[in-house]
Amino acid sequence: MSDQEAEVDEPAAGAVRRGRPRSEKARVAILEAGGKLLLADGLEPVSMDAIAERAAVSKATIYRWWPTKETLALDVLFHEWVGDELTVADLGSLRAELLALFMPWVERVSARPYGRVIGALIAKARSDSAFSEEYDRRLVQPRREQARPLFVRAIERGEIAADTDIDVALDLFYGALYHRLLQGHLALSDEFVVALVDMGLNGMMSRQDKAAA
Amino acid sequence: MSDQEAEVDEPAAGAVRRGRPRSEKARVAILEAGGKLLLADGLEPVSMDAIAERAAVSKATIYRWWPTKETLALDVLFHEWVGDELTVADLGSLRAELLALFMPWVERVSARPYGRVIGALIAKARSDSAFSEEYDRRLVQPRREQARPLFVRAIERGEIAADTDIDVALDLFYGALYHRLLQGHLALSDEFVVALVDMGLNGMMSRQDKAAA
Amino acid sequence: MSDQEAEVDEPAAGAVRRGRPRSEKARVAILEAGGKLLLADGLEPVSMDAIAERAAVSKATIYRWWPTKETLALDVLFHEWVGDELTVADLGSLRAELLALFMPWVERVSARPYGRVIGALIAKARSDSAFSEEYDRRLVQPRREQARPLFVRAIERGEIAADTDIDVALDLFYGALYHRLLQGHLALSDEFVVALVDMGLNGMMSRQDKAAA
Amino acid sequence: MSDQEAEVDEPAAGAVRRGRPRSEKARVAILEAGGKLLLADGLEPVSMDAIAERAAVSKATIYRWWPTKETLALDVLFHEWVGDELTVADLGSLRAELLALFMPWVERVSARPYGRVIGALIAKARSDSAFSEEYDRRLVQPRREQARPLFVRAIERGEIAADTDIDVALDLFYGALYHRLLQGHLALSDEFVVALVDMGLNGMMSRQDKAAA
DNA sequence: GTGTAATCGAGACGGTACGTCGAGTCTTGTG
DNA sequence: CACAAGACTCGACGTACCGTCTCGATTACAC
Repeated sequence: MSDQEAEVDEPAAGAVRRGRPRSEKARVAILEAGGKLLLADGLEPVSMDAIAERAAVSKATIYRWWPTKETLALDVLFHEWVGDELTVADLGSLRAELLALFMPWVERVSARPYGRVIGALIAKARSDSAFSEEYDRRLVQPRREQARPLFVRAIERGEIAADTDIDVALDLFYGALYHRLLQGHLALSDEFVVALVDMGLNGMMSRQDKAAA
Repeated sequence: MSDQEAEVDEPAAGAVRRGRPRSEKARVAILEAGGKLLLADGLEPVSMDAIAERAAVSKATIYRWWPTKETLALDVLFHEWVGDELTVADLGSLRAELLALFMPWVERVSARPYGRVIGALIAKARSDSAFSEEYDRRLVQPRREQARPLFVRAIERGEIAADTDIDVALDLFYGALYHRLLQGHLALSDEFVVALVDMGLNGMMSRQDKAAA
Repeated sequence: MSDQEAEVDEPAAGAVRRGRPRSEKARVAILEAGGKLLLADGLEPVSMDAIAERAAVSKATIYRWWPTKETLALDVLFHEWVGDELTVADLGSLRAELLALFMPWVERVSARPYGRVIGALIAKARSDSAFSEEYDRRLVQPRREQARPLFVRAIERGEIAADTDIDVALDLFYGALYHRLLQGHLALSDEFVVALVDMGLNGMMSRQDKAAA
Repeated sequence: MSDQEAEVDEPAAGAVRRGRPRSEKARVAILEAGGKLLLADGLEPVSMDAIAERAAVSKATIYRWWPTKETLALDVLFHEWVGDELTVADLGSLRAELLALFMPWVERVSARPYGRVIGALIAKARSDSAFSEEYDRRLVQPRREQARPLFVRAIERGEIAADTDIDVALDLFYGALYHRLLQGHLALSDEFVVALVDMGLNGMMSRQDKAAA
């Protein structure tokens, strides 16, 4: 994401910009009002009217730039998370790097009720394939591509097998993290992250069993 | 689930039931109309009016027995899955038992777009704590309690360490499965289940690395 | 109008009335709120939301029974004018009867700003032929049919020629009255009514001129 | 109307006109687009955006010169009727002159659905006193002042009584004409004009009755 | 020619009302 | 009592139009 705030399609740079330009003030006000309200109450309970009112903006202005509340929520998450998408430095071991990747994410995601919004986005994605594509492109894939290099480096180091299926590994870790985030049955704590990473890396089988296998 | 269809609170057995008894025909018609529509379109796009009309039932009759659309959806899933909640027999190895547990689940869950409905229920659960409790009790915990004995047996067999954190193990496996079910970024195939179980049991670390550790 | 309040189509009397009956309270509240607001501000400046709020009624309830604001206004006028549509007794002369017909009408119509609403209805009627038909049937024709017998009696008495074109006569009188009501260029006073009736009956030509003609 | 197209306030002739002058092309395009659309659909259904688009003109340009849609409509009618406001020559009899005045007016006004626009203007005038004043000054009074000399001449000729209330006479004739134009209950035909003029001039009372009176 | 000033097209903006839809409740008559 | 029918309240939806505004680009007259 070189241009993190490029949330909406820009026309070709060479084109002559005619008419009144888009109000940057309104754009930011909408994203911030959206962030405030969506995280406070969740996606479904928040109305576009409420966002418009809090942003001191016309409802039409929101709809001009975001076709649905879900699309807006996607951009709100981006607006909230600007600068988060950093790469993880080479720390010498996969374990250290995974912890360095997951710990801040857990911190971030637990700080405010993001699970509520992400859950709603997932629900929407399941019944709107166009939105599903956008959700995948903007939220899912960036996270996966951010983590993938760690496994590539681990293979190069010889830490993990060269034929490791990285997609399965990603689902194993992110699946568990999202599971606790979304289902809420158990806490998404730092201890859980450590236990998860260790179990994922070492497996749960006793040493001797594996040797026997 | 000994009494799988006990979806709604029954009055005490001793109480005298007065007046016209509940129409079993209506109950089934609602659950089947709900199943048809919810799986076809998802939870949010389907209206109670539509379900009532298709079930040839008054809307008030639905609300008499189910307080919200989500509660109804929960029962619809149960109605669809009657008999699914079997216990897994002792097959001699944790790997075999996990596959015996997950494979039919994947089959079932992939057959029709359940992810769509489950996603919506999760979203609802995140912003309605009463519903969250019910969702957890009826969908999440049964699944976990069904799987837990497998790990207990594996500990008894000495396959896995006695201090294995079973909750983490459950999240590792179910998390990954739900991840693919809900995010839809990659297929929830049989091959994935096998790869996931093997990676979870054995870990992704190379043998020699672990020995060195 | 035997049943003056039969503003909306009733189903056949023999049909079985099923479901919750229409709320008479809501019906009257809407008509009275409408009357209050429409006469205070005119048709166009009053919003359906405002009427709904003042009547303490849902907007949907209004739209269930009246497709447009204009249709509602039509009924509001009827509700206001219940009992107005009396027949004029035989007073022995056309002049007396016309004055007996027009004077109360002028009184009524000048008491509150009906011209404002009627003007809006006319405008609507000109660009909506379905509404035009209803406007004609409910407001225009009743007024004309109420006045027509006066001219028939006058012919029988020999006061006016047997071949008098009653429609032209009606337009002559009502046209002038509506003209002042709608254009507002001069007052719609009692004096005007008297002058108009006399001029319409006697003509403006001098006696001798007519004899010469 | 010596300066028929002086639709908008001109600055004092002596003032220095600086800056880009008003585009005559735009002015005419707006009036013609307005005429086309307003007569086709009526005032209320036509949006300023639509007029601007059809005139290939910016909406701001319209609002720079006409404060409201109604004011524009007023000018559109003038633009359509340039040259209509001629005086009626002395034809020797009031009857002949009235026919010479009304016949072309009926022709003109029936040719296209002007009633639709005029009705809307009247409605607007009833609830906006500033506009009412302008409507009266520009549409109502010119018509009346055009007709008034006919009656003055008729008095001089001795055709009608010297104390004839010309305003009542004007309302009698124009009222009836506008009535048919606006209510649309009966045709505004040439025959109607003749019948109306004759009835207005001679009255509807039989000769002998009047002699008896 | 070079300001200066008002115009223009384009189009985004805040605001208000629209007419519709769905959730969930309530009120009848019937079984 | 349960139920079908269907009217009801409430609140949000997404759209349309109004009248205003901010741009950059023109087009005249004054210097």
